[in-house]
Amino acid sequence: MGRLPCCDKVGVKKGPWTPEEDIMLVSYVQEHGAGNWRAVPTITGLRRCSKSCRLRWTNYLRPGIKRRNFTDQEEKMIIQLQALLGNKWAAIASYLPERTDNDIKNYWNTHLKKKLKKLQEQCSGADDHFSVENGTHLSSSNSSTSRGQWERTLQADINMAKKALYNALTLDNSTSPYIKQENPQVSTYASSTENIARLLQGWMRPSFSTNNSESSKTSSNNIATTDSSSCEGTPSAESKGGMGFMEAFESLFGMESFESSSSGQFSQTASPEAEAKKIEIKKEENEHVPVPLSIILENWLLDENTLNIQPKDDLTNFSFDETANLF
DNA sequence: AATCTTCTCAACCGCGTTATA
DNA sequence: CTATAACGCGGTTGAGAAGAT
Repeated sequence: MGRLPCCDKVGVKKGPWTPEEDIMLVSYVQEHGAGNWRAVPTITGLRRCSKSCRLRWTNYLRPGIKRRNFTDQEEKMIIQLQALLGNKWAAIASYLPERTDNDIKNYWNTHLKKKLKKLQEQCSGADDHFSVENGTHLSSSNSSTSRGQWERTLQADINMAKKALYNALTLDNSTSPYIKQENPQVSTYASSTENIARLLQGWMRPSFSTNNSESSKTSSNNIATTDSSSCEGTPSAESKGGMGFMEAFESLFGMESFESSSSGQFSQTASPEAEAKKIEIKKEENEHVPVPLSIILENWLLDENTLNIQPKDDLTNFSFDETANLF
């Protein structure tokens, strides 16, 4: 009855992966595809738990993964998506195809949290409700930025959220104009062979282990730069805008109800059809199902009077018809 | 140069969900 | 239908690197 055990608990190796192990794992995926992880230790001879193999692949070896050096845009997206979705790192990662949930989580915990905290300190007043820990918003009531500036940054953030939403709701991301416009390289994942070549290249160097640290050094520098620049004087427009966006969001829907509805419906793994089914089932099962996120977002996106949202050039490109069956 | 502290991030752990016999 | 294992996710840890003293 049931399934067979995934791996022997005895003799399973733990800790950092060696280049040899990586090669074995990459070879396996090349040959059999990513999946059926329980078979990996048996087939490859790796003395690793299947879970560990999957993790190593998804977080490190998988082709197309961009490491460190988060761009301002990515950073901004993470902040917004975190505020929208909470600590749903996998869901957030689904909007950033080159990033892993683990990476985003780490980046949030090590950089963004601090960054936001600093911002909070700078902007905090007696009536400030912001909490980085809770992922809730920052009050902009005491913002020193002019209203016009605030609105411009807010506008930028709204557009970005729309793009994220568009990407999330579009069945075929490759057709998304946003992806093509902003991230032409996103859709072109490196092939597995390229990835292996990259790995091997890394191992050829005197010290493989320093490979990653080098890249992290670079990123640390970048991050440090970003940090300092955004924390000197007035907060950066993006950070400020992000917060403004969230405040506006909350003022529209109330964060609580929004979060409760979003958490259940932004599952990144399920197909739209499956999601639609789930929602239908939920509706039937529970009369107190919160207003669907989609509806909330739709109202938000389509209400041009709200938040001084300007013209609908973006909205005209955004067809809810395509995704209507989701809800 | 040595030691201590802080930071970073890969990897592990535990739990909920899903799949299967 | 039930029991069990795989899968996937989020939280946490700890080793090593970097920075401070």
